Amino acid sequence: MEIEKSYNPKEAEETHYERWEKNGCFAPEINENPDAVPFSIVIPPPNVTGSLHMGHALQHTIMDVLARWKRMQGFKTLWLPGTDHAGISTQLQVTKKLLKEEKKTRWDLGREEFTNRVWDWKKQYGGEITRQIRREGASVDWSRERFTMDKSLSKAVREVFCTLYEQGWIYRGKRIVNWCPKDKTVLSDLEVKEETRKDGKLVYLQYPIRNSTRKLTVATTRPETMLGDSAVAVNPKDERYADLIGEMIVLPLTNREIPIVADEYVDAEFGTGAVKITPAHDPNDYELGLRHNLPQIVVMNDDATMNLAAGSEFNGLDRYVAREKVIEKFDELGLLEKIDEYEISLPCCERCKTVLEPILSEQWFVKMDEMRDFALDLMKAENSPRFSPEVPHTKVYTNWLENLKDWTISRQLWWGHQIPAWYDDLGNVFVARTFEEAKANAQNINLTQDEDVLDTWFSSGLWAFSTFGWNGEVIETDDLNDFCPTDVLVTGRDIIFLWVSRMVMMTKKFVDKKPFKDVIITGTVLDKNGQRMSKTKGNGVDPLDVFEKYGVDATRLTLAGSSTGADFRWRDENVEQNRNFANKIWNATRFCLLNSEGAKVDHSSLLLDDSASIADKWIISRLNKTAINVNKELGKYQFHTAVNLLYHFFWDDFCDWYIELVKDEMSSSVWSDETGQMEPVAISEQQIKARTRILTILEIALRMLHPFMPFLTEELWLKLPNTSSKLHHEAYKNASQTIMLTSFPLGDLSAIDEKAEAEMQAVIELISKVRNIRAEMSIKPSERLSLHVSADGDLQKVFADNEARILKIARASNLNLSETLNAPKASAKAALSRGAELAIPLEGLIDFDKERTRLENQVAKLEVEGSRLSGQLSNEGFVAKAPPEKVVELRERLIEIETQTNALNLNLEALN
RNA sequence: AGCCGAUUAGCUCAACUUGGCAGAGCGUCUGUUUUACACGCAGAAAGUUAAAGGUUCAAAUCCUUUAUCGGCUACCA
Repeated sequence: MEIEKSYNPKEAEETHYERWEKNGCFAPEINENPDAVPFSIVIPPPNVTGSLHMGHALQHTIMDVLARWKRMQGFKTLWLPGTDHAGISTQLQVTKKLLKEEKKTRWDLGREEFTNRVWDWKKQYGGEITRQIRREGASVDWSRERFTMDKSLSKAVREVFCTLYEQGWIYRGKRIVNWCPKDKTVLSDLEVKEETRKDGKLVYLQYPIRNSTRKLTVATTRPETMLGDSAVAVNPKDERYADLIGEMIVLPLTNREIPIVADEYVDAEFGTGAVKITPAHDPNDYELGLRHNLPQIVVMNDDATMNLAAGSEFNGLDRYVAREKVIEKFDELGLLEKIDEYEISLPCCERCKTVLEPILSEQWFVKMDEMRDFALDLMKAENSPRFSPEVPHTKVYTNWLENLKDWTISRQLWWGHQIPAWYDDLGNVFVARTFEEAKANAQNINLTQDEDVLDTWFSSGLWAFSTFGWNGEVIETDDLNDFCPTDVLVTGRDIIFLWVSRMVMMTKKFVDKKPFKDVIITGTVLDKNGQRMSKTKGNGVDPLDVFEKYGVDATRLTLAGSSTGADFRWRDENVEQNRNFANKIWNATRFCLLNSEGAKVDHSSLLLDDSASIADKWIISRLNKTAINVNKELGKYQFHTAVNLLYHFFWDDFCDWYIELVKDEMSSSVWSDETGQMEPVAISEQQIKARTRILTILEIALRMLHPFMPFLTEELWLKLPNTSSKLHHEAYKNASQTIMLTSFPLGDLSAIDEKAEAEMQAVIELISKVRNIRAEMSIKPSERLSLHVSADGDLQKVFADNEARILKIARASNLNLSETLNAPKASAKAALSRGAELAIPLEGLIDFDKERTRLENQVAKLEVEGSRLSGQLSNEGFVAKAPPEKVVELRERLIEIETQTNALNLNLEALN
């Protein structure tokens, strides 16, 4: 068989995904077992016009590992893909393009034409992200792909909105909201990002009091809002101002008279202790205004310019221009007391970074009281959802819920689900599932629909059930029964509130289920300097570049191998390591295939009889132990531990030791000293047995690696002799052959052989000591050594049984076993476990000083450990209180150390 | 301001849930072209686990305090 010398990922990545998808391997229907237990995940829908970043790659890798692992265990597995219409961000992209290419705004086109343009854009670019998800190897069921603005999902949105409205859980009202003057829409609290500015100013303005020469000084960071002031407030206990309560201020620049009121909200210690109150432009002032029945004067337009209510002088001025002008005017009037430098944090738009304006506005809200209780009760009663890692997310989630305010759900955008509310000429509102229904309710055909659309997260909140067909009219589907609640949600911490919590509430409310059992919160992928990756900083690493350079499998393994839930810095070197690992797997397979004539994958070959060698028992024991532990770790979502186990099993145990140990027995050619080259030999029964065994072990190892490295393992598995759908899990017997439908090795406890592992450990120790002596004594690799080993009878037998292998790997010519060490003075020596000793005669090669130093170093090392142990053992407290088996263990270890030290000291004496 | 997380080899990180010999990869040094792989093989060096205190027979691990870095939430006249 022709097989390349190193792994080239391209070809495998190009062919296998297409085949899997075409053969329906990703759909739950591939499972032929009617009683199969479902396993499901819904993808957190990426923005439809977005592109893949490292965070996606990380989350998708974890979801795919889980999906493939469960699928291979025979679960009826569904990983459902889809995309989100992403209201603001998609609309912004199209708006930008429109401005750039046609110099037009959305209002130039009008609502219908504009939304058509967005649909066109979606058609053009929406495929990008799904192509990228395919590139990752994600085993999602494309036949169930969903989009938040699909017909059925939109219907679900209307149904939910109307139901909540009918039950009084959704209301329309005037509130202070976060207004983005650039995007011209309201935002929810969660879409606001605080930004600290060091160059802020605190401006002290003097307000004259009516019929008095006294003035009251107020401090503000937003002087222009004084044009909308409707009171000044002081603390009722503040003696300085006690006599002024009830008096009137003559508000400069406006000719308005406003009262001085007393309210506990005011902190007498801060600033001047007097606060200007602008109910229409500040949330606290709004609340205070309600308590004191103050007028709400809106002085700004939706683009943050001042309006007529601010006075004709200010009308049309930008807020910042107006700010300067107000300061100027106060200065002219002699009413500007001072301006202090002040560090301030400003609310900014998450997307466009514009400073937001708190403004009084009529919007739609979801009342969160009962919603919050759904989520809180589930957490308190059932610890649901179960977060992983549990600390700190459970606590953060709970705290947030406890302080939850109502949710602003209307957005002044055109791209999204238009609010199903209609108004008649008198402003009466009719909320209905359809226009017809609204007309019927209103008994009036002259209705206009609310201009606003719903927050994107309103529809994402339904994702856990709307994707399974629920839309209010259809309320029961097979998928909903089978796959909701989903088993696990994998996502980043930034959307625990935005999305996770809302899915919990909405799913409980509308289908009376949990959306998911577990939530895995992944860490953040940082750049190599520990900075968050971001577009503006330009420090992002594009997963597609990494795929291109190192292969998808190496990238996946790197992501899965990162510590679960912890942030980590991205370093290409880590992927390089895994690229090397992929190549190692490739070459190990290559070796097995080059020596596979007459052999095939055969699982019965692993049922060992008495003729099996220690190495065989050992590797099979290691294989099963690895399988058991990998399953255990995956069950705990400890992906990095599972990766580590697989990495070391494959590289250290399988490649470095097992292949090396059995190489000779498999090879169809042997080195001939006569001809000085490799000579072919006839293949024996014994060889075929060895070859079959190693192929089978390899096949099992590939299965365990498959969820992490799907392309490489499929490529290699198909090359192994005798792989076919016969090796599939029982649930997939009729599917065409692929490793992804074989059964995941669970490991067999009875195949674990501690005795063989200990014996093998002795062999490994012996070989390692020989290598160590060779390296430290600078003995040429070509030099054949003679080994003298003293050991007890049992150990002698182990070494004797492995003589050929030991000689081969240690590059030795003979192995002399005896009860007591029997070697010339001119030998390099080493102490082994269980009282065994090693001597290598080095007549003419030995440097006695060097050997003395070497032995002394070893004695010193043992002494450090020995003195620590004897210290511990002579501590009465330890002996009395530590678990007895621990004490025994240390005692045995100490004896071992003493034995070895004695042997080494004798050797040292002999050198003198 | 409050809450949370992090600090371990030169670098990037494990081990902490459940206290019991602190490991890996990269890098470094030495040797090696041995018939799968130099993206390899073999060997080696490298640690006061941020600091201080406490609990314990025993602490990287549990508790307290401090320092530095990061995150989240809130307020900000």
